[in-house]
Amino acid sequence: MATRGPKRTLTVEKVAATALQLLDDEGPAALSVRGVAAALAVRPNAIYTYVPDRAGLERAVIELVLSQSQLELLEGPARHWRKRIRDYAVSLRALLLDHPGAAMLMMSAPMDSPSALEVGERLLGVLADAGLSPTARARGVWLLIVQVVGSVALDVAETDGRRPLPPEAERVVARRQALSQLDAEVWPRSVAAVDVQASWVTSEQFVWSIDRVLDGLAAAAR
Amino acid sequence: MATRGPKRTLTVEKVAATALQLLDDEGPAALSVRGVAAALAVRPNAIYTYVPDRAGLERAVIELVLSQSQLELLEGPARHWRKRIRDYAVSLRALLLDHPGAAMLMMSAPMDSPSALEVGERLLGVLADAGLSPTARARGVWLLIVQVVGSVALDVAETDGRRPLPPEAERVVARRQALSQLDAEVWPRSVAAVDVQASWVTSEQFVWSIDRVLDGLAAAAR
DNA sequence: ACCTGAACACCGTTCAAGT
DNA sequence: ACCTGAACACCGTTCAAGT
Repeated sequence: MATRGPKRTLTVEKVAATALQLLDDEGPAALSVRGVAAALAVRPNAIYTYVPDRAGLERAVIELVLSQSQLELLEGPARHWRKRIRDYAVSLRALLLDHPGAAMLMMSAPMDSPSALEVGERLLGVLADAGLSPTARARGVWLLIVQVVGSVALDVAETDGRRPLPPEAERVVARRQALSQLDAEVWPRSVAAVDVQASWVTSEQFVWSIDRVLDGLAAAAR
Repeated sequence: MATRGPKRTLTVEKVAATALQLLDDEGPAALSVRGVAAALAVRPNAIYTYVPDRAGLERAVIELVLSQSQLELLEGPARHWRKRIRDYAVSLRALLLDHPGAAMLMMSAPMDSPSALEVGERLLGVLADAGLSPTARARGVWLLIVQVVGSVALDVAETDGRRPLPPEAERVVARRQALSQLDAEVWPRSVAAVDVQASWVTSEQFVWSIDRVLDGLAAAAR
């Protein structure tokens, strides 16, 4: 079953790593089949030996990033189930914000990679510890995945996707500036809430949201 | 202040409507500046009179779809705040699933269009009715937006984005089929939860998730 | 089995020119 | 003010050919 022959100069892993580096260093616009090929010093069509198409390249990049998440944070005593989920969510968010270009790709591909399955598998265990029924556990996993990945994606959507992102404080100031231009006659409640809405992209908002979700899941455990 | 001159053959609205129709009828791959221009029988660069770039075209499409959401569902007596939010969320999800190509675009653009602001404005009112503090209201709005839009985007990410999507039942069967291939030795809990995970893309899961979020928000109201 | 050469059918965007 | 002509610098993907 050896797949390594003398002619092979690349591997899927090397292709994915090169694509991620391109995305990290040069931004979303730089990610292309041809760009990856050039970085690897091969012709564009050589890439198709390793991925079926551009979407496959993107999936490989997503998997590479997701495989670096700190799953061990999901371990711990049953009574700490909230903290285990919160800590992992915060850690995963930090990882994705460190690869903003890859984070953008996550909402346009199925969440079915091996690492995504592993995250689901572990979360099922944590929600079992929380006392949820088998059905509620599985539904809760999806609720959490949507919230974490969706939240990061919408945060990154306000940036150019280049790494590193501007510091959080800077992004909040820019948002406050933009929001303060709103017409208070048209959107009075939004204008009154400018400071909080400016902070929608912060880790405080992220943790607050996750905590509300955890409250909702705790209620489902009776 | 009249902006309409005798030479003008197009408007932003017409450009956006054409782009949406292209997206709806031909799928995500068909949406391009050149494609829209061709459909309008003008040269590609004529489009730049109406939108600054391709991202601007996408934002115009998003706004066109979002402007069609049934905001009136958010009205009603204070004690029905949960039902108002749930009904609106279900309705918005149906709208987005009816324009899957546009739904895909929503996670890669800032949520700052007039209609997005209007949704936030109304939700602030509903969460005030729910008894949440001003800060909790504003944080809750973002939690809800992330869950609703993120959920639809991840559902659509499993399809080719062509309209109409396969019926929900068909998508669930395909998911169950794929999930049932998993190795029970590697992902035992996931294999045990195949039926529920297959139904992650259903409206039942969507409503369940929203209800958990509403439970969490209700708890925040004390 | 893997990579190359060459081509096809596209893109977004710019700038000067016309009206 | 708005649209066109023409061009630039790219794309993803295919297929036959080489080794």
